[in-house]
Amino acid sequence: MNYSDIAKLLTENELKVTPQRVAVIDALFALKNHPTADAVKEFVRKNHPNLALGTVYNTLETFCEKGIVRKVKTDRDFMRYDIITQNHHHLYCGQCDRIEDFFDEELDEILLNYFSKKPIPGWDIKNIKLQIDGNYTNHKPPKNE
Amino acid sequence: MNYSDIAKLLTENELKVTPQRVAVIDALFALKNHPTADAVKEFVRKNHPNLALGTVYNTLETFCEKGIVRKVKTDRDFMRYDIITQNHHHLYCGQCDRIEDFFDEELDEILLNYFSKKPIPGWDIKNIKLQIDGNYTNHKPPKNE
DNA sequence: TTACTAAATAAGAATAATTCCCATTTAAGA
DNA sequence: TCTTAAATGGGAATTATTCTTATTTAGTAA
Repeated sequence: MNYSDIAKLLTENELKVTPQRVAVIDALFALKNHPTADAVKEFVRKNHPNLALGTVYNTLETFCEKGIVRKVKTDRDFMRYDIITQNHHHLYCGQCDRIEDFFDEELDEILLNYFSKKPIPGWDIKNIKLQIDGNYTNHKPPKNE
Repeated sequence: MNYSDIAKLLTENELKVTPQRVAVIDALFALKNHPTADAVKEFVRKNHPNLALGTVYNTLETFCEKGIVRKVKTDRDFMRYDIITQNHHHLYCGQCDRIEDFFDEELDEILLNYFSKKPIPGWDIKNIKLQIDGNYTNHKPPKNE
């Protein structure tokens, strides 16, 4: 995502285009594995050494309110953040802190179908996400690239 | 769950049967809506006023390690705890702090089937839970009971 | 370009959930 | 009953996150 795309995204959401916000969006796209606020701060400070940690939190919170970013629940310690692209599920590794996105439209279809036929009494369902717990088995030896 | 059931559960998991642990198990069964550590402390102190908050945390952590209890993290504030009975999913209300259990064996069957036919490369799947976000619409007026 | 203003940010203090430490107590087995 | 490793109480320490306030800035209109 280039600068003008980011600026557009912010403007569409009635947010001022500040260097800090652009930097946070950049970080969210660059950092895989659903970064913590602290990881975003580290990334962002490479180019903006004075960017305050409080600003990172503020910015992420604002983005969540606007629906640009989603908070990711883990059963570990901190909050982690996920820039929203399309509906997707999460794979959680039980042995390391990896959280991977999982896209599967066929599965989404099945779930949508299932719950439209069998609604849950007393609940108005907005969104269904899978939390898939397992172990990441694909650790490859490092290559020179 | 009566005392001897709880004692059995603890012994089976190689844990000493202490009044504090029994009280925490009692609290987890009594409190609905996936209590926080603080809610457990409050409940437990009715009968054990000196029970330390640190002990509540220790006990819950120990139970999690043994698989007696599961941590439930929301995108809000604290860690919450869920005593494990059988496989189930969670309904999260977007408007209040309600987290409800959701049991559906037919759905579990469908998911099991789906992923056995279509495994995820690089991942060894242990468990699939649904995170169902929506709004609880069933708030009833209080009755005298 | 300049001036204006509401919004955003920097810096650091404050808050509070959770963890840690250690002296004392206790459950369970011999 | 005795012994000992494990558990607990009490409170201090840690630290992710929020809050506060003075300063700066993006966007707008003249």
